[in-house]
Amino acid sequence: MTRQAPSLARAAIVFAAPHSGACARCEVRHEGVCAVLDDAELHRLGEIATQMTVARSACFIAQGEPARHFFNVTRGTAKLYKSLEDGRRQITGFLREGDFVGLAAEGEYGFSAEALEDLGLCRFDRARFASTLPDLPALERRLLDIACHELILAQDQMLVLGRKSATERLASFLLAWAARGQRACHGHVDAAAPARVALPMTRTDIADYLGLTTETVSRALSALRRDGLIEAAAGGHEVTLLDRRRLARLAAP
Amino acid sequence: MTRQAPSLARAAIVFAAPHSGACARCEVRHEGVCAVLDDAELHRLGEIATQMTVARSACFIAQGEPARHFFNVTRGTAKLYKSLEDGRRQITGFLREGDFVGLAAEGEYGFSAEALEDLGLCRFDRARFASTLPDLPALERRLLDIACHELILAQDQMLVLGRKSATERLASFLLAWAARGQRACHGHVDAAAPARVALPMTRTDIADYLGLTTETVSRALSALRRDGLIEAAAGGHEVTLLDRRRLARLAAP
DNA sequence: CGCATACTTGAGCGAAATCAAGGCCTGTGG
DNA sequence: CCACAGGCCTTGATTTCGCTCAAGTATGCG
Repeated sequence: MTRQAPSLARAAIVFAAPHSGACARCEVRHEGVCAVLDDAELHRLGEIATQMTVARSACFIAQGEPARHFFNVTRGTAKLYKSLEDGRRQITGFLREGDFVGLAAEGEYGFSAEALEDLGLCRFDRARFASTLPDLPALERRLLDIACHELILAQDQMLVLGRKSATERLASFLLAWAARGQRACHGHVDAAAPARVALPMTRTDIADYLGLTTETVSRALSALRRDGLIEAAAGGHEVTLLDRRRLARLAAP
Repeated sequence: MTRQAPSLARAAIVFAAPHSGACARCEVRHEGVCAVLDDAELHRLGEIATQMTVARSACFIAQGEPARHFFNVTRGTAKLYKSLEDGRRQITGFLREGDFVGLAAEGEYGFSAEALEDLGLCRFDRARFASTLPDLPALERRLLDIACHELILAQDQMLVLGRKSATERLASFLLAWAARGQRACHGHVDAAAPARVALPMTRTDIADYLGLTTETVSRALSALRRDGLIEAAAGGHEVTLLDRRRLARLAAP
């Protein structure tokens, strides 16, 4: 885990648009500014931000540690998970460019975070951030929106974990992950067209996200492949969704 | 579902303290004011609030309907649930006095809400509320805290649903529900002492919350009773947790 | 008091877990 | 560059926990 000199957040903080039609990330790229803050506000934020990178498979948040920081992912993918003492794990979510993590923590982190690919992070001290936040009402508003959106995703996932079969879970995951990837990269695309999706996580990670075992995930993926719904490539770490309509019917009958 | 004349929110909006040592509800009761707002702000909020009551087993939010309102529960208990077309249900949470619902909705509600007991609600028009919110920074802050707290609860529940056995799920639920009841009513109590807990929901509701069937819930409760961990009363709708330490060990090994 | 709904308990079954074995990438060191 | 080692992934056999089906009991409401 390397730390770089603090810099302006201008180029570093990335806001993905969680539920708008526009692609905020692309706006950021194109316009070079953060969607909801003006220059003075960005400068203010940059003063309490630290740019850092985290190597693949390194842990940057540990469950049980005091929650001193929160992070904005500027590059790469990460996983968030909760562990039980006997080793059982539940992945509560995956992070991508634009995602925040560490805001929802009270005292200590209730989860761990690990990089799935080399990661770019913008780190904030929670205490300093909390005292700066009242001066940035637009940001506070955005964070409320983001928290609400994450709550919706968490409730969707409760339905997946509590009530869906193994195949339904896989189909739900693939569709949701594909949708996130497309929103982050090229706005909205024809929902019926085949979609190529990178899966930087292992089968075990997918299993821990879906409340299954590695074997069951592997079997369910094989079944989807046999049925002509998906096509695997790159050693199983890239899949093409061939028929999203049928996949969607499988995901939520 | 009856609607009463609009009134000042002063006596109507109830903020439960989600993660502070103090019991905000009691403060509300004792001091007669909402913890985070001053009189002028409460008046402002009261102008866009509608007091209403909902009868037991009546639905006041329907999945798929346009999300026009959000609510603050002032009395009673309710359940939130997501349904699949084939009838499977997942309860995503239970609401108590002080809880908010309907903030996390984008366009249309992703869940339904039904009263478990006669319910008192303070209803807000989402659009008018959204335009008022910027003038109430303390409230906005509080809502962010509340959303973050709910996110933490949702992630805890993901671990329950994805990785815990039936008995562990039951133990987790009883402890969490008891803790909520105590926080709402008399602040913090000795964690080891027996706790009397009302369960206004049915076994089927508990099952739909824990991703189990009614039969499994019933069997697991019977097992806990046999093992001397709990004691049932009032036709099974009230239980006493006799040994919370052992229950906690059962809940999260 | 009678009915409908909710709860409990039992028997058998099935989807996914566990146990087990073999093959395939990936990265490392000779 | 190639050989090897260690994960990771896939597939098969067996077991198990919770679901389904079924019957009987309790509870609350008209």
